[in-house]
Amino acid sequence: MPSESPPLHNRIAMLRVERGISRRELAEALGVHYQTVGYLERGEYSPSLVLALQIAEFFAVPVETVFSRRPFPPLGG
Amino acid sequence: MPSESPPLHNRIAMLRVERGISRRELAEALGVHYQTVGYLERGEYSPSLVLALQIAEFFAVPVETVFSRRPFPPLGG
DNA sequence: GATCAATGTAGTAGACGTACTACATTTCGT
DNA sequence: ACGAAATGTAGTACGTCTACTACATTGATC
Repeated sequence: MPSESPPLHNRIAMLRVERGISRRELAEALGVHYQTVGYLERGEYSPSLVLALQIAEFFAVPVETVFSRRPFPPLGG
Repeated sequence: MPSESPPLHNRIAMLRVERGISRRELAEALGVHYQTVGYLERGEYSPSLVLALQIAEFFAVPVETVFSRRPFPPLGG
């Protein structure tokens, strides 16, 4: 199992569901394996910077909107 | 030698020199080996996302200001 | 309740990122 | 010209990222 180094938080699942697409569809759009998206969403490991840039670009948001070293505040603040 | 996958461009050297600090100093501030900074500046490989976030945070700029999959336009445009 | 899509789990394998050591080269102050 | 600091090059080692295959689980639909 992929271990836990510095924990990284992300909003991939949120953004993806917001767009109404499946993991497989996102994976295809990104050109990665669909399991890779699963691993990322579950936070089992951090993506490479290149993949992170692709993801942010796909969702048309800054990298910091998708990934953060600090936990994201809940939407219902 | 680290190979060349999808080429990634960065402005680490620029930002660092702008701050007037050495690679060793930057490396210490980031908590990485000073050779790692050298590799990154020369574009020999891309940093992990976590390191990229640290670097952007250190320079107080968005990740996209430091790293890009497209070449940065020359300052003297 | 059988089926299908979406997601989770498990395991192998290869490429990449980082640490680290050592030495060469360049640059700069004096 | 000398020494010191900064940078570049070379090589090893190890952990993480990603691909991929296969199977289990869940949820919806018929």
